[in-house]
Amino acid sequence: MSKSVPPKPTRRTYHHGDLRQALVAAANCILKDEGLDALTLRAAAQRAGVSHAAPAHHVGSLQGLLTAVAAQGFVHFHASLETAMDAAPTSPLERLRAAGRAYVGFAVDNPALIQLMFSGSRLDWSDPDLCAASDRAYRQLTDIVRPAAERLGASGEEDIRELALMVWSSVHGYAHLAISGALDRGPAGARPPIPDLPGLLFGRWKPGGGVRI
Amino acid sequence: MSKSVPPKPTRRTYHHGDLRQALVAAANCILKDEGLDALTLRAAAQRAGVSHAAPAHHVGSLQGLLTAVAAQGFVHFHASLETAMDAAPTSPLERLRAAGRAYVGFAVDNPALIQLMFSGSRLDWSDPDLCAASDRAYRQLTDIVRPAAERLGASGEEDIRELALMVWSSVHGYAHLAISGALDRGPAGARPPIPDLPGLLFGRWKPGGGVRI
DNA sequence: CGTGCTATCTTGACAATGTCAAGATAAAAA
DNA sequence: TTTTTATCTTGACATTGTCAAGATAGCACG
Repeated sequence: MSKSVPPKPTRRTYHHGDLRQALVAAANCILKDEGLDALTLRAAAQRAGVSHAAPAHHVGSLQGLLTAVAAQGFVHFHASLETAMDAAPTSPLERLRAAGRAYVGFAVDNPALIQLMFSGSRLDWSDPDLCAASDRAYRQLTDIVRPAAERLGASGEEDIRELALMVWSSVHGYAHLAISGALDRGPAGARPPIPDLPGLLFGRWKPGGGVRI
Repeated sequence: MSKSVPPKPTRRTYHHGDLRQALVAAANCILKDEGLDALTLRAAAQRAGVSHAAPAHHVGSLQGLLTAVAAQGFVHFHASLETAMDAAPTSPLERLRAAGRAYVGFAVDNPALIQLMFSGSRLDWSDPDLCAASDRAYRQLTDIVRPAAERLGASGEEDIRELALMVWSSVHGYAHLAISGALDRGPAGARPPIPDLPGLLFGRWKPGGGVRI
């Protein structure tokens, strides 16, 4: 995924070439190394090897940088789920389970990035890139759930949407709880190995067996 | 709940009396009115009617103020779920459903506060008040799920913990998605009336009826 | 090849914020 | 009444986002 090696802060020419992408890469390094609070415009500029005011011409404001980072995050997120599903068996439920695991895995591997992507107020949702990337990820969710839902006997678009929302809420909620550290502080013993939780949804409670709810 | 009337910024005596509580109250007003990003030490001090450096003696740092606010938030959160359950029928599943609705309702009513309570890095988790308040809320979760789980035939502490985690993830995930605005941007039509979603978990998929999963 | 033009980058500045130090003030203690 | 302590204020400094003005390099055009 997003590699953690800092981009070389030296440059030969006065013009950078592709400072915008360099800033996004630097921002990803900061997110990985120091967390979301440490991601400032000046820090990203320094890692990219430019002056503190250079980013303005390429990302506008801090919100612009965060938006660009989040947009790329949604692209990587989408790709991560896609490859996980490709490596899974073709059964709709197995693919759904693989996607859920990838969802949580991505969040645990990139906590600050996921935090940013779902931070609500920090991003500029009028940005076309961000909207396109997130729309694609959201559509992917429905596409993953649909075959599994039909296999489960859910008929009608309303049922599928409802089930997709339930799956999304469960997986996203677990990912968010894991990231926030709530599971480490929760009721004693309520801490299964983190990347395996989606098995909770589709393991013991799989259709036809286990507890019905 | 946390009332939104600003505390009177005037005071007769030089000493404030209970500046710490006044700061927490002011912070809650700011959270409600302007969101988490607007909650600064200086803004809270101004709303409390004191100088910008006065909070240091009572909450230490910004992290101290956020921690105090979050601790009180967990207390209110706990109380909110408790009263909702008291007003519900005595059936374990009905109480669970009422608690889920209250969970999402609290989050939708206090988005910035919930965001802070589950923000992970911004709080000082060595603070005894915060730990006590959150522990009580987490224990409440298990206590709510246990009777419902036993009614569903879940036997053994392991099953109960697993089911509690599933319920928690679902409800928390939906609340977080709703707060972050993701549902407004999600797949078209996937937006049920917000405070009613927990009915998704316990409505169509209630034991003995609807889709089994 | 020379001359402007424009995008790009730098420097400098300002307001807001968290934090610290020093002093002023009030309440309590002696 | 005097001293001590807790509380609050004032002032300062570093950091950050943002803007304005100027410097620089790449490019079009003659």
